[in-house]
Amino acid sequence: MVSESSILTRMDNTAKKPRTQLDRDAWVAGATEVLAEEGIAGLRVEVLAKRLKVTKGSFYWHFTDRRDLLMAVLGQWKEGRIRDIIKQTRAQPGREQEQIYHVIDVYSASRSRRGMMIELAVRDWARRDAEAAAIVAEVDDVRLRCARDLFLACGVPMDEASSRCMLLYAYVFGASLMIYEKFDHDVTRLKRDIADLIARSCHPSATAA
Amino acid sequence: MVSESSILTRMDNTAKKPRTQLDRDAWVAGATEVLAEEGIAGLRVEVLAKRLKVTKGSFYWHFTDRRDLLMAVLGQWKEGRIRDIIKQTRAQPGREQEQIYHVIDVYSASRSRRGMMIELAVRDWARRDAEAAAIVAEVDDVRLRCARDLFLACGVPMDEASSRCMLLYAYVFGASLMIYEKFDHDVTRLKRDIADLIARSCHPSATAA
DNA sequence: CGGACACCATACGCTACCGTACGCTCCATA
DNA sequence: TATGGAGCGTACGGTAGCGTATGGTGTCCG
Repeated sequence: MVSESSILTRMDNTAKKPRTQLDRDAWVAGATEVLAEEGIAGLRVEVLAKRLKVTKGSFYWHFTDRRDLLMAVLGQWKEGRIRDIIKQTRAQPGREQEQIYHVIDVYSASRSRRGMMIELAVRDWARRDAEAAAIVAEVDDVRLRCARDLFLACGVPMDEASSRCMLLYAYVFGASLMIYEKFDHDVTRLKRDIADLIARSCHPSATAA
Repeated sequence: MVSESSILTRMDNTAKKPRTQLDRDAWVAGATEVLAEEGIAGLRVEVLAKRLKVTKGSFYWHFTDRRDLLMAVLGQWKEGRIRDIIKQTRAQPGREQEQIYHVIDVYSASRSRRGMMIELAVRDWARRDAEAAAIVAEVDDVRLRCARDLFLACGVPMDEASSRCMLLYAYVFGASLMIYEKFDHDVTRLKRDIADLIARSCHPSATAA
């Protein structure tokens, strides 16, 4: 959708880089960082410029306005998410159940905290912005279909596969919104049991563990 | 110049009400409304004052600063939530399973959209504010314990009850973050099936339907 | 009937931020 | 070496919002 307009200059510069010049992608990367930390409301061009050690004179060279940056962030987020979904849900035949557990684990892991912060920031953004909502809708659709295919490959019937994959994603997003350390001290067991509830079908034909 | 007419209307007002003066609670109520619509970042005192048809001179009479209002909003939200939790999870003996379904339904229903908007706004707020996070932690703890009691009353063992009630709340919050209309057109069936996955224990001793 | 006080309006200074205009400095190429 | 443009700095006007100071108005009460 958005064509790379700075390929030429990048090719010229990558030969030798005497100066650290910012291109569009650098701004988008920095913006994504701020988005993760401060949310969409804290994503201001002057703040971002200060973080990148430049002034906004640079910003308005690469972007028409603030919204232009936001849309670029959204676009890059979408591409990255979809790439990741395809990768995460591609299982070796016969190991689909294993892969479902892996997906749950990836989203629940604290190592992907940054990714989840971006995810939540984007979704909060989407609650009041139509374009962000459209992007989230696309990502959700791809995610749900890919995850459903995993359940289907496990032998789960169609309707139940839909329910379980929906439950899966709603759980991982919702869990990252909750503060439950006080409730159960054995978080490891808790997470494992919940993963079982989501992934382990009660159908005898699909019990593969 | 305005003496006579204003006196009349004044007396007319004092007859029914002690005049339409704003107190702290009115500000908090209005703030909660704005919070639901615009999020914590959009909750500005001058915006709120305009909505309440007064100036911020009034605001700074009732509150020391913006944060004072925010904490009041937080406190009232907490009280209301806990009251609601106690009410929603109080089941007649033998109808606990039914009550679990009711809890899921209440959070999934579109009629409580306003409440969910506040819920999400508060949780997004809590991601970057320690005091908000503390309040959310309290509410989550009460919610989880009350819901767990329901599962326990259904005959579900302790660990599984913890898992299921955690799954319940994570699901309802996460589901309200997702945009899945495109994925499954029969949302009613989808929600019902997911509720079954959460509430219907696989333990034969607890199947009460 | 005249203070005292609760409640609100008005006006102000301050900061953060957006977007624009314009000038400066590299660097490639003719 | 000259030159033109890419990339960025500087300066400016404008708006929104916070918090303060202070004045005005209604109401209660002695």
